[in-house]
Amino acid sequence: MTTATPRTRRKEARPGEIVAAALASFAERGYAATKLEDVATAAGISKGTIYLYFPTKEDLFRAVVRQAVLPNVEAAEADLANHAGSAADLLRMMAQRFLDALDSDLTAIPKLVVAESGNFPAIAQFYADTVLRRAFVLIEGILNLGIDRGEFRPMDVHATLPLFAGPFLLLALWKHSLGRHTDLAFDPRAVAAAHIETLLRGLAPDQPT
Amino acid sequence: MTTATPRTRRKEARPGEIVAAALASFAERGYAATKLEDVATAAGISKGTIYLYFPTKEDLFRAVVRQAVLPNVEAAEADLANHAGSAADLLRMMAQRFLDALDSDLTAIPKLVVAESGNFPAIAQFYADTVLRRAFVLIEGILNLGIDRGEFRPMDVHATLPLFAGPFLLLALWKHSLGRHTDLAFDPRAVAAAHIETLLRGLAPDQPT
DNA sequence: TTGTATACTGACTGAACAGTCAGTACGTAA
DNA sequence: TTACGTACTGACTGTTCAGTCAGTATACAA
Repeated sequence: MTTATPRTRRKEARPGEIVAAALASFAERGYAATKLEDVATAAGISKGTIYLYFPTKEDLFRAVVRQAVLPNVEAAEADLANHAGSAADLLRMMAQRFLDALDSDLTAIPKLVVAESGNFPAIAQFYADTVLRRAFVLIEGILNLGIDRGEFRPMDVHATLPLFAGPFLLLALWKHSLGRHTDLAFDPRAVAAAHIETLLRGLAPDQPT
Repeated sequence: MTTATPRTRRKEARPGEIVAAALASFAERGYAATKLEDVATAAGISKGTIYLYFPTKEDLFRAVVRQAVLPNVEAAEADLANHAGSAADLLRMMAQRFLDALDSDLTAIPKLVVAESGNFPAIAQFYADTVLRRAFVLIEGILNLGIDRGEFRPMDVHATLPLFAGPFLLLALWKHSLGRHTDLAFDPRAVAAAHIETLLRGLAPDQPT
């Protein structure tokens, strides 16, 4: 296969393909170490074409974050709105949704945002406002629901949020960074199961003595 | 203060000063975006001097990781060796040790390693072997101790490890990245307290019915 | 088949920066 | 006070890469 692909004109499909290729490269090497030449090659086009759709490298980065992240937030919010079961079931649903996301490149986004927030405060703010603020409201809502229903003991809901999110964050970062370079490994499903089990026990109301 | 500091010769102190300045820069901007010229300025020397002590930028990075991280691992291991109390107390000690580390730049190291492991697999391996493997042994040892003593229920110890580490990782990353660019905030001490409290409840043996 | 609009290309430019090295000035010993 | 070794300097070099733009090839209309 040394024959170069002949040029084709596909104005509509390009942006999505470029963003997908860029996500893969950014996830692998980080923002600064990614060459747009390589992104172009991965997307099957030349470097100049990227600039027909994205004015700068930073704008491309912004588009990657936006495209990869928004659909999932919205889906999770829909889950909550449509579900009327127990808070425990909702936490289990969120865990399952995370495990599904872990199969894609999507979970590389937190790693990117964390790594580059010093250089691109605007992206950090966008992510914080668009993703995290909404995710926090979501989880706090579930926790409060559990307290109201008597499933959970009273607690500092905001301080409890990182307890839920932390282990998932660790799994995501592990997959996209250290997990690739060491034989130390975690089974995401086992960890998620242990996490939910332990958290639910930990949040349960005191036994009446 | 426009007067330039006159040259002084301090062969012994230089390496440490350079590493400290580099840690601050790397933590703020990441590896690739850090200019050695800036590190030099921060350390009060010129760029050439860095190359008297570190052959390349990557070697400097390696030195930063090594210097910032080894003393703490060893201190934590000493804690465990010298302590004969309950597993719960040991977990509380580890949490306290983490909170102390959070006051320094030290907790920027995980962010750096995670961000750059794709570009520097050797550093990722070094970190995994030198820090994480030992930290894992430490925590799993405490958990097993708790099971033996009847403080904790039987569990999959390896899958439980991320439950303990995750919330601390989240706090560390938050401090060095998103926390600086949004008004969303966490109180580390409140989170750590809620974490240990909830984890200990979650790991407690079943009540006899 | 020819003509036109435009998606696409890739060689080029300018800037930023890691790494070099000939020269400078400090400390110290005699 | 002088002379020597060396810690330190900073202008310079070579390379890498984001971003440009004149030119090319394709789709499509007439």
